[in-house]
Amino acid sequence: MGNHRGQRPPAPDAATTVHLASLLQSCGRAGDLRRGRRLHARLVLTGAAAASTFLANHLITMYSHCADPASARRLFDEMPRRNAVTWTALVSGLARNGAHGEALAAFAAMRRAGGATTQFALSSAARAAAALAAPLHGAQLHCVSVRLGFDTELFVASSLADMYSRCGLLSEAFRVFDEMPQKDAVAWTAMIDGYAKNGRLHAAVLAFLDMRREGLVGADQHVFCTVLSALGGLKDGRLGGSIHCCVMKAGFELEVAVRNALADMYAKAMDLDNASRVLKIDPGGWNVVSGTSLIDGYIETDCVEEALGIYVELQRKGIEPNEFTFSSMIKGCAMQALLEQGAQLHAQVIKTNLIKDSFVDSTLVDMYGKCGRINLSIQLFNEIEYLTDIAWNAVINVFAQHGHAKEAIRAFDRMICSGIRPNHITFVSLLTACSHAGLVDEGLKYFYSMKDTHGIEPKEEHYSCIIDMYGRAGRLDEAYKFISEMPIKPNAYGWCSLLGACRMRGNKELGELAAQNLMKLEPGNTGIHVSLSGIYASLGQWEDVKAVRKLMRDRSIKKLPGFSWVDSNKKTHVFGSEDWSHPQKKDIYEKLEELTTRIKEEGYIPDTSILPCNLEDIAKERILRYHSERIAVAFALISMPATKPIIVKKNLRICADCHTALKFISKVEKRDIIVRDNSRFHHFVNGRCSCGDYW
DNA sequence: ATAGGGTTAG
Repeated sequence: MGNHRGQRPPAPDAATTVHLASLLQSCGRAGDLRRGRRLHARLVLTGAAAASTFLANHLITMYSHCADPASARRLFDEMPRRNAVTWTALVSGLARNGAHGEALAAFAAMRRAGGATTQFALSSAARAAAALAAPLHGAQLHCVSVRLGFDTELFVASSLADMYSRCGLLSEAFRVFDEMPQKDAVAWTAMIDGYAKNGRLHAAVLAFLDMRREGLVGADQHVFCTVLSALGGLKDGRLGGSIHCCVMKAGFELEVAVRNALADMYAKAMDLDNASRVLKIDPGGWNVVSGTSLIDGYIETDCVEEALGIYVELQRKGIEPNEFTFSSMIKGCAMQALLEQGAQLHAQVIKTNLIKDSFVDSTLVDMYGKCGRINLSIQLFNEIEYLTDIAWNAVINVFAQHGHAKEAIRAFDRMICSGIRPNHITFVSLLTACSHAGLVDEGLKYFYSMKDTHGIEPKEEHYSCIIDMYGRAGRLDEAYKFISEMPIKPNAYGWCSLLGACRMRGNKELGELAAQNLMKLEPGNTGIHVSLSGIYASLGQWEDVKAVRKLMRDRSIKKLPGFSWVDSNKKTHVFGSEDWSHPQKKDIYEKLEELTTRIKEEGYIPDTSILPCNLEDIAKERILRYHSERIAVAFALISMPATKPIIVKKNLRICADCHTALKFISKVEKRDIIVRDNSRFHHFVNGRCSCGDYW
């Protein structure tokens, strides 16, 4: 060995050793690497580092705690004598600093070296296996623990339980947990969080209540954070409120993380009043995490103004927005199609150098797509350096929403080729793309490949995509056969798709079935009756139309009015059907008249058959002409520079007649018109629509 | 001397 040059220096006396060790410990606790390095140099000079394994072990630990695992490793390699603590300090230091693979390798080397395997090293190695989601490694560690009698030891067992639940093996986790003779708050947290992270939110809350019932262990801040997070997922503000009481009684209300978890729980339960109250307990309540939770809560409840208010407030308080804040804000712009604000946030993201965050850049891809700017969206996607599954999902979804199924499929193929594994969200987008373009065979192929090739069990949303696909293609019998043979019941989206398809095809029996099921799932859905009466109207069954109308009156159900939005001169203008409240109504009306005349010359014939009422055709034509999307387009044509594309957002599906009219308008006006309805995009260019009239 | 758990996003 190269270390045995000359005489071994004398080891320092016991008192000096203890003193030096405590100095090293304090460096580690403070994370003071500079002072730690100076001490190290002193120990090398005096020869103490080489002479005392005890002090060298302390040095390794100091470096690990100061986030310098490379120095720890170097020191380890140079040590002439290593004991079990030396090995343990190396393994845990690597795991602590995120070098999980190296930690597992070091653990294996420790075993090969033949010294004692400590419970400390075992729990560190289990932590590394958990971080790597490596259940096979983890199970081996479990075996070693059993052989050495450590498998029920507090630290080893709780890290093994955590490892199993992070690998999705909840029953294994529970078995380890159950066999612990005594459990502390850490063990309970691992278990509660294990349930929550595996989607068993109720079980997580029940585990918390079990812990309280047993009464042996008091909940600490970690326990409260975990259970509050689970309650947020359940959107249960009432139960959350009672946990809030427990938090106050236990005296954790002012802990930052607990308070963040409380604010987030209330925000997710859409109780924004209580969420903001948590922040106002004292001035320290405002931080980037709680602020972002509040912003996201407002975004999710469609209160963009309030979200923006919080965003401004954060900056006023000198709290810098982080990648979470930006992705929530950008998501809000995407939901409301606020292109200008979204682009401003994009600029901020570049300025703060958060553009490399995969959540943020994927949200930007989504935002540009949802604002109708597919080219910007794709351009941004192409500039992303490290493509993650999130980014791929975003771009596939953008293609799907815009009806570019072939591109969506090509992106999916590229995703697979680049070695990124698709997840269930990927398939929702891919199947949507196939559905929106009428690629039934491809869609079915991908649907069946989910389980066979990719090992992903299709969920209700995937089944609903297939129902939608058959429905849009007019293959209603196959849709019904598919529903009958499904292992689960269709969700509301599935029945809604079927109902819409039945309306397009005038299928009364299946339409009534879909309506009945949808009513059970969404009693407040106003579209059901409208669609049903549409089916009857298309069949000329006016008595049935009247009956539905009466039903709607009796249950005081109102038709959801159609609205269209268009941004012009940095202002959003909203139009309703036959809505003439706009200050420029006279000009808009004249433009609309002019357009109608010109497109009729081009061959436009109003399609009055789609209206569900028994009116004279002249009256029907008037209704069609004043649909909100047409008013919005007429307004955009007279108010926007000719170079800008017109982007109209709708809260309902675009009607067939407006679709035809807008094709003609795009031709006679030589303008690109983009309509985002409630399910997808239509790009009208020179008399054609990107959907190819299939939607 | 060396060890385990928590809060914000698609």
